[in-house]
This record gives sequence, structure tokens and C-alpha cells, in this order.
Amino acid sequence: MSYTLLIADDERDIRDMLASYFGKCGYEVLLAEGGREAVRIALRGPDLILLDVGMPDMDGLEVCRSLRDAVSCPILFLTARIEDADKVNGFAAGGDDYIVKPFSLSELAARVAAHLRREERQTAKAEVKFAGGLVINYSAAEIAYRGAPVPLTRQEYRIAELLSLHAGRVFDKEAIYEKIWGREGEGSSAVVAEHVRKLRGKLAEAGADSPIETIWGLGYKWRS
Amino acid sequence: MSYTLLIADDERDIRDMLASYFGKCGYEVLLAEGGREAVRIALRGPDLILLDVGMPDMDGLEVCRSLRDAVSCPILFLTARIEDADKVNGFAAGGDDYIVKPFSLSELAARVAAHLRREERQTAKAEVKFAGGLVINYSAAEIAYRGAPVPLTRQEYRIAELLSLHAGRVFDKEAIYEKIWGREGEGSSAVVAEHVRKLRGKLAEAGADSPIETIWGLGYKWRS
DNA sequence: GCGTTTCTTGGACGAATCTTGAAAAACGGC
DNA sequence: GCCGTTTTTCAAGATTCGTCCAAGAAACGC
Repeated sequence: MSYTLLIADDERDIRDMLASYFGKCGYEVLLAEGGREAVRIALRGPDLILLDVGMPDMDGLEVCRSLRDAVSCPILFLTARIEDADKVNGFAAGGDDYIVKPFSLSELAARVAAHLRREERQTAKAEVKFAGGLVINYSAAEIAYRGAPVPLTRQEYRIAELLSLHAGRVFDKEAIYEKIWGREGEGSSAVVAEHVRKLRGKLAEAGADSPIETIWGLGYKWRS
Repeated sequence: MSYTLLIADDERDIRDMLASYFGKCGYEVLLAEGGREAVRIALRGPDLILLDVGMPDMDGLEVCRSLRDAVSCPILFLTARIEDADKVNGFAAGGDDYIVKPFSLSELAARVAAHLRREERQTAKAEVKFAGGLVINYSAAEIAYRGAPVPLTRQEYRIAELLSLHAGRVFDKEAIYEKIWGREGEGSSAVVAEHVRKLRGKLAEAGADSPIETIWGLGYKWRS
């Protein structure tokens, strides 16, 4: 399961450098060249956002403020401004970390990983009950309906896991494919659709009414 | 609701200074003079832990490792060690932040607040409320009026999303078309107008008075 | 190796959605 | 109040999207 980063910086060199570095680390990378673009792309739901503070069209702080209510992922500022007051402003805008250029890539990577790990720790409960008698045991990778385990294949389970962990959030088929397969693919949407069909079939067979809803033209979501 | 911090440092001056500062900020403060004591007190479940790396009886990293599975709160390292490798070690040990001495109190306070805020955000839904009882949940791609979701099609939702994110700004029809369809088109204005009509219709049907205003000769805007 | 399970791909169908064109209404300047 | 322009409305055709099925490919356990 791969994480998606959104990197927003107006300087092409930095953007490319970060993209290639995190790409090599196994992350999916989305790029934005400016603040407005960052806001738009952020709605695709990255797992973490790296935001340059000084961008010409829309200030990073401003981007952060306008996103804060809409997306819940960690937002890390990158900046050359070193003053305390600047840092405090960054946090006040809703940022989760403030990294001063020039930064070392290893430290940046460690911080990114730490924030992602924290996100995961939040949701790392062994067992979660969902409406309708469905219970998912994430550590055992098992879904049960009224005590009886539902036999799922790997991809089916992973899709259920992804959607259920973010219950209520809409994922389009490409996003699901990228998260689970860790790469982009052309026939991705058909593959995902097929697995969702199987998954629904097995859940229905077990007697549960499927918690996976189709949002026409947008994707799937786990009923919350 | 006041948060409880655990501050672990073997130097009495620093401990007292931090305790008094965060005490004034309204936090409950627990103090530990060494690593072993920190582990013991941490089990009382503070909301956040400030951990000195260099303590005589038990290294901060060690403390962190032994706590990580037991407590899920953020752990912030305080240290004079500035090397990248040290920082990376800190994060690898399960730390959530790494703050180099001498640090400014305002920055430290901002970081503490950011980590606590993040904990809280986990439970909060990502929703934005607009005037007139309209609520948009961007991650669920859903618009609700007085709790009842308004069934929108893809393009309708996207237009609402675009306009609401930049409430108050006027978009002409070509601009909307380019943002959403990602290309230029000739009949674009008619297409957009049609979708806006449908969108208004559905919002009106749900009972909400449409937040989309027509600026004659210029385009549309979301009432702010 | 061999058989079984799981994954992936392609195509057909129906339904939901999008787009288009033309006519009616609204607006603003004069 | 009239006229050109812009917006709104309506209905029908075109397109996209999701579901389903079946068969081939790949991975897996033994």
C-alpha cells in the first residue's frame, strides 16, 4: 500500500528533486506549481502535503488555511524563512510541521514518515465494528459478519480495508488502484470495478448488505 | 478541556522553565527527572510527551522505543544534538518531532499545539459550513442541506466544489469549463450554464436558496 | 510439475449523465 | 420603451460509466 504525497513548489528544480527523491522512496507523487493548483489537487486526497511557503500566485499559508477544513492530512511547510514568528505563523495557519531550507533530504524523509506513521497509529485498532453487524479485524486481515468470517481474496480485502479505514470518503477507481497496486495503470478502473463486484458479491452471500456505495462518475465509498 | 504534558529532562533548570511556561499556557504538567521515571509516569496517559534525549539513567530514544507500543500520544524529542543522523534516529525510534536546543519557547509551544490539534482532528469530520445551512464535505464529495444530502451528478458537484472553494470570486463560464474539463472548448459556456441550472434546481428542490449568483456579463460566483 | 485459486482483460448491455441546439426570458444601455 | 446581448429553460440525442459475464494469465500451494 503506497502513500500519495502532494508537493507544491513554484521552483521547478526543487519540485523535480523532491518528486524524484520521494518517487524513489516508493511514494506516489502529485505535483503543483502554485498555490491555486495545490488547492485543486489537494482535493484528490493525498496522504500528506509538502507546501512551499513562498509561491507567487497564492501564499502557502493561505493554501493551508483554505484547505485545513477540507482535508485532514498532515501539511508540512517548506521555507527559507527562519524567524520564530514565521514558524509560529505556519503552525497557526494549521500546519503540522515547518521545515527550513536548506533541509537535508534524510531529515525531510524522516519527518514525512513520522507524520504518516502517526496517521496510521490513529487508525491502527485491531478490530473495528461497522454498521450492520460487520466487523473488520485489521491485524488479522479478516472481515466477519455476525461472527462468521467472510472469505475474501487479497485484493478484495485490501479494497475493503482502504475504503473502510476512510469511511465516507469517495475514492475514484484510479485512486484505489494507485493506493493498492502502488502504480498507475491503464486498465485500472476495470480491474478495480471487478474486484469491487466480487467483494460485494461475497458480502451479500454472507448476508450483509454491502457497505460499499457507488457514487456515479466519482467512484466508490464505504457507508459511514 | 486542558491537556496534560509529560516533561522529562534531567536538568532541573530546563524542567522548571518548561513546567512554568506550559503551566502558564494552561496545560497540566507532569514532570520526570529521568528516563525510568518518564516511562513510569507516561503510563498515566499524558496527551503529549516532551523527552530530553540525553538523560543519564535511560536514553530518551530508549524511553521512546519502550513506550511506543504502550502509549499512542505524540512524543517530541528535545536535544542539543543537531546532526541529521541523530534526527533520523529520533524519528526511527518512533518520535513525532525533533526539536534542537536552544529552541525558542514560542516555536516549541506552536509545535506542541500543532501535535495536539492533529490528535483532535482525527475525530473531526472534514466539513465546511456555508451560510444558509449548506454543508460541503469535500472528501465525501457531498453537499448537504440541513443534514440531508443533495444528490448531485459529477459535473454538478465539481462546479459547486470549484465555486465554493473560492467563495466570492467570480468565474466566467469559460474559466469554469477549463478548470473542470481540463481543456478549452467552443460550446463551453452553454454546457456550464446548463449544469449550473441543474445544480440550482436540485439545491432549490432540497429547500436551500441557491448560493450561486449570476454576475451579469461576467459569470457566476458562490455567495460568501 | 500440476492442479487450484486468484487476478486480469475484453466485450456487451443498460442506465445515468452529459451535451447540444433552439427558443424564451432577463438584463442594461441608450 | 426599444434593441442587442447574455442568460435561462427545455427536450432529445450522444456519450460515458458501471455492471456483469466469461475466458485467459498469473500466482500459489503441494
